[in-house]
Amino acid sequence: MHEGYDVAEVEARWQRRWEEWGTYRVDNDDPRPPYYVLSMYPYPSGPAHQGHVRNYTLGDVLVRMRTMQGYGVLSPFGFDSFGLPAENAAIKGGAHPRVGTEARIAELKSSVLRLGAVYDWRREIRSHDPSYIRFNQIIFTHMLKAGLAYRAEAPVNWCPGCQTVLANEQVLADGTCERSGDLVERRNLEQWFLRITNYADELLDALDGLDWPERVKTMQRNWIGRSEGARLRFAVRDQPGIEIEVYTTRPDTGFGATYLVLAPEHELVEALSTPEQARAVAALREDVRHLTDRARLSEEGPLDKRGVFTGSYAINPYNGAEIPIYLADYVLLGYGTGAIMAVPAEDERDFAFAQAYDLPVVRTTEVPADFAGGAYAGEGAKINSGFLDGLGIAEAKQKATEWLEARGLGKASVQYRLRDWLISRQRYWGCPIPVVYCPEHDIQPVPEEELPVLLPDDVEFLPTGESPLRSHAGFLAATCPVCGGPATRETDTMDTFVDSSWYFLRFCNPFDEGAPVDLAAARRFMPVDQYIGGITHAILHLLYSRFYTRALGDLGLAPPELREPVKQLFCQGMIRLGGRAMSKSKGNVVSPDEYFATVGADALRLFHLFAGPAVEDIDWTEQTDSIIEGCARYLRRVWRLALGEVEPGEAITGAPDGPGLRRLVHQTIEGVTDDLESWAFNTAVAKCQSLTNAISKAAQSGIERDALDEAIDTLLRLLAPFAPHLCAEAYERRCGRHVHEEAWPIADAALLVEPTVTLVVQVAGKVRDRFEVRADLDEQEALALALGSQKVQDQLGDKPPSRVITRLPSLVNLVP
RNA sequence: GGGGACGUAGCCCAACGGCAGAGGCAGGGCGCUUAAAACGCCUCAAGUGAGGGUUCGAGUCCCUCCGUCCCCA
Repeated sequence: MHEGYDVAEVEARWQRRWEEWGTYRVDNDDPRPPYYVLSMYPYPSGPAHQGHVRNYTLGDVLVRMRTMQGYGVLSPFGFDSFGLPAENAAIKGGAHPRVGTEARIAELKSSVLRLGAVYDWRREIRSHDPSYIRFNQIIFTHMLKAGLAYRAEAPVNWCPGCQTVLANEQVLADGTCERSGDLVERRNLEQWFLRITNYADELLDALDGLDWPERVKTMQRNWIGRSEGARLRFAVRDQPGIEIEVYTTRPDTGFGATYLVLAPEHELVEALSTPEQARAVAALREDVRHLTDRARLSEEGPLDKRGVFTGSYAINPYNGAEIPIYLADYVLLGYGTGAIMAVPAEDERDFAFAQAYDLPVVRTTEVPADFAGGAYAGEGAKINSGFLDGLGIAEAKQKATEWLEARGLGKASVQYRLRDWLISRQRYWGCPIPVVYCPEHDIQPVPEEELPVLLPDDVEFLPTGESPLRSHAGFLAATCPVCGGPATRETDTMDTFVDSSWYFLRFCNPFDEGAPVDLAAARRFMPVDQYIGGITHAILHLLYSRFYTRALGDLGLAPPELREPVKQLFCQGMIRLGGRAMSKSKGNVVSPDEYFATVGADALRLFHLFAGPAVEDIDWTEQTDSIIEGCARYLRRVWRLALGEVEPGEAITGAPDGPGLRRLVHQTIEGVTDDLESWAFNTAVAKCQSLTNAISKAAQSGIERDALDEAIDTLLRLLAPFAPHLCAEAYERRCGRHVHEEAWPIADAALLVEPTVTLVVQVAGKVRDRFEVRADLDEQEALALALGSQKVQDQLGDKPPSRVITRLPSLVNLVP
């Protein structure tokens, strides 16, 4: 770089200063108005990759701009430091998860510091800190006492070879275990759940008011999956003691229900299976034990292998018809009632099943004349439906539900796709679930004063798949808090999404050892004004965070009026290399470290901002390096312009460009400020480059000292959030002050106005001529100019235009 | 299968429904230099994936198709 600018030295010096001066620390009694900027805290997987760089650069630009605008910005950082990869590494012979994780944290933190992204490091949180574990566990015990946490049987993926539960990602597409190759089974085991479904309606309804990307809100709506319908009961022929309850979103189609389908695990299956069908039923039930929900819902594969007749018949309550009862893998026990009434005429899957098993199809909705397909789910008048005939679908749903309710056969029912949150993990490296099992007193939470329950360090990691906690005598041995007798400690740990569901609340006052969340601090900073992260967390992390914020509020652990944790959400595009997302697990990571060493952090930051709109993906290609080199080149130009070409104090005579340059300066202030508010960092950088080019030209052709100084100083302030080190250094040398403590420039409206503009004259929408005119010309003048143009006359001939459209002062369109 | 995003110079990207170019990369030329790098100046280039529609006027709005990618299944 320029002889006067030593990237490594300057960047290191300013990073040290910001930390020493506490420039970006904010105290909870800071007099400035609060503003909370948060980038999603990372799982520490080693040195940063370009995805991190992009995320933290975007956040840092905002932190620095809001600070210059006068806010006391809360900008905390932490690490989502529990999780599978560290434990897997230990099993493969690597370091203990704690040791490995802390090493990875040190690496990632050093990249983040080297980037020049600024945080209040006093507030740093790590999920595996004993203090954080303690509050995680205190929150859990509150939830347990309030009934928000509970234990229940749930189907899990069980590997008979490993003798352990597997996560969905550990089950391969063919249903085998990724480690042992054994066929994975569905097994019911006791697991811990959080009652997120209590909040389903609120979580759904509140989405409407959120300033979040529409697609994220849509994903959450679909995930919650609220549907309105009815539950109704079917009697079984010859078995007066049994009724089958089904859930349907289409109670209006009951006259077309020609068979029932139960989940193979349904509790009534044994009672319903006739001796002749018993063998086939048992075979299907065995098959289903090895299938994931995903495989079961898949529409691939021959349907005739996926269902079986039970031998029993139900009575359709709508018309008294006897209809056969089937089992099929695609009906899940966990959704609705685990049983459906099949209406093949109005449901694709039911239709396909009916075809495969030769079951009758009865239409209850009139199909359009040109309809040629099988199932028809569209609008139409009801037919073959007794008291519903002639009605539209909405009315028929309503009337059918009333009819069922009046006869005591069923009732209106709202159903959700959302299930309660299964938080049990049979793993070591997570937050222990703080309960003990007493032979006399069942499940008891560990008393708050005994928390935290910490992970023992003296464990061995063996490739058995079993959590080492299960064989650690010291950990297992506990005391019942009720009777004081011996008890056994829970060995399940919490899903790491628990950790990330409230860390943003903890950041408000992480020093408070009295409670997980300091209510006053949370009231001061929450909700997060701007949350920044990848779209990958659009559903789970953000939904769980919304749930936790509400649950903590209702438990009195967070401000009860605070319902939504995040005011504004921004999801940046990902960095792709070779057509795939750049990530450590995919092994296609480009490290920022080499760029820090060559072009410096400022140039790399500038690249990430300039490469394209922040929401769009960036492709990392062979040309990326030369674009980054271009960013470095631009910064060198700024440096020379600020300190090199024009000697400070030298008076320049003759000032032809002064007013024009001032106008551009203020237009740039306005443009860059607007662009930053709307996440258009790429165009904000381009506008700075434009201004830089103009300053260069003006300096060469001669300009007044004051105008030049204003231009350069303003440029440095506008550029400061993007290239914080270079701007700080240049500004200090020019003005003797810290640019990041200067006020964000404000455009002077009086200086923005252009005295003249180009008036475009169109004939029939095509540009035919243009004139340089005063900005305040009136319609008559514009029209006179347009009609006087020879080029226009060539087009129009003698006839006057039939229509004239003017958009003064820039456009006149004449329609012949 | 459903939902969504995006297709503009060789490349990355700009363009309140109103002059297709703000900015950059690559390329070419010139200057500086003993030379190269660095630097400076100049220059080159698309009619907006295809086809319809709405409009005085469409890159922009609507529909269909093609291609790329993401999410859900």
